[in-house]
Amino acid sequence: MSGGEESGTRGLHGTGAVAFSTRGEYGVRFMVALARMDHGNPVSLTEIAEVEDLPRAYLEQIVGSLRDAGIVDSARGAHGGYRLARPANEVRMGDVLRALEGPIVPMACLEGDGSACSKTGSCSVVQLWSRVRDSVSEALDSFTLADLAVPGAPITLKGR
Amino acid sequence: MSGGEESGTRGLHGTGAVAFSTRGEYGVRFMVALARMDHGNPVSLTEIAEVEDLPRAYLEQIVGSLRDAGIVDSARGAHGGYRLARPANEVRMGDVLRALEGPIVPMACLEGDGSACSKTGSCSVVQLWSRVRDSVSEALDSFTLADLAVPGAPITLKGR
DNA sequence: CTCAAACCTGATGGATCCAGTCGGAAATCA
DNA sequence: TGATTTCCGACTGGATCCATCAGGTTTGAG
Repeated sequence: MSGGEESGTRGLHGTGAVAFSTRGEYGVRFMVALARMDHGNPVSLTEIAEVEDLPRAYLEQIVGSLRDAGIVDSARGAHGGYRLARPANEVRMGDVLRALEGPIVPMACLEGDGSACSKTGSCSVVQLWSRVRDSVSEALDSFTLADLAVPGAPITLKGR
Repeated sequence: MSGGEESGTRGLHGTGAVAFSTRGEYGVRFMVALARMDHGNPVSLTEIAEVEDLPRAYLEQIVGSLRDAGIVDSARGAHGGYRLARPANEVRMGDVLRALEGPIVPMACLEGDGSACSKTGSCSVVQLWSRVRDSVSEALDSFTLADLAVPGAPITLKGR
């Protein structure tokens, strides 16, 4: 760890590997806020952007991905807004993050059908990346939106 | 623009979240190659760069991180090169990748001691990111370099 | 019908960081 | 001494991504 002085540079998200972008962060915060505020009527984007202190125009574009994935429903017009397409306890966080960030692919050789790497079969390293990918998916899918939307309750993790 | 692919340009890694950079890829390939070629004498960087078809100058800078982390030993001068600092079955891939890519931090609020996020305690989402981080670390540490250096043997995964 | 609120789309700029190169200094062996 | 190889710092070009803005479309309320 000799180079590890970190230099304290700002720029969020600068440090660390295996990182999600702000798309993932903002999108998740939107979903949690929506789950808390959704009492049947659509909740406007402007309202959520204010509560969570997020840039409205940018959030608009992020939420589009969630809508296309069928995770939220939108209602246009006056008094329109967004609603959960399913109950919060049926929304897996893995689905949310895959919609926001695209497929979980720790290394290029796993992209698509795996045809990117010519050494398939003779390459033992691909086992490592596959396992990482599956672990991340499992971790994300072990949470539902309901787990995160309830503020006080500590989460009961299954397994370990 | 940017059309020219020649001289083996690498511009991959475009797609997917939670991705490692080429630092991680090249570094791991270096380690696997070194484990196979290490018979007691130091192996020169140039030799490995040729076998794995990696840019030598860039690899040089990557291997510096492995050296600083105490994962490989270097010998300077003529007939110098690199050796494993420990037997391959005692080298966890998590150590290798942390040395190459820095800490595994899926979201900015987990950086350092966690002081980056002011809502610590009241934020339930941090549980999700923590779990992802731990899952990745576990997956990486469940492999040793020896698992990857043996070419033919398929890896016996514990669990699942 | 008219108006306003909200959603939707596309284009655009700026900052950051990655990937790769280059040249030279220090160290070791023959 | 001279050849070989690691080591170190600086530099650059390009890609990616965050974020914003403007304009258009749809819908519901009065």
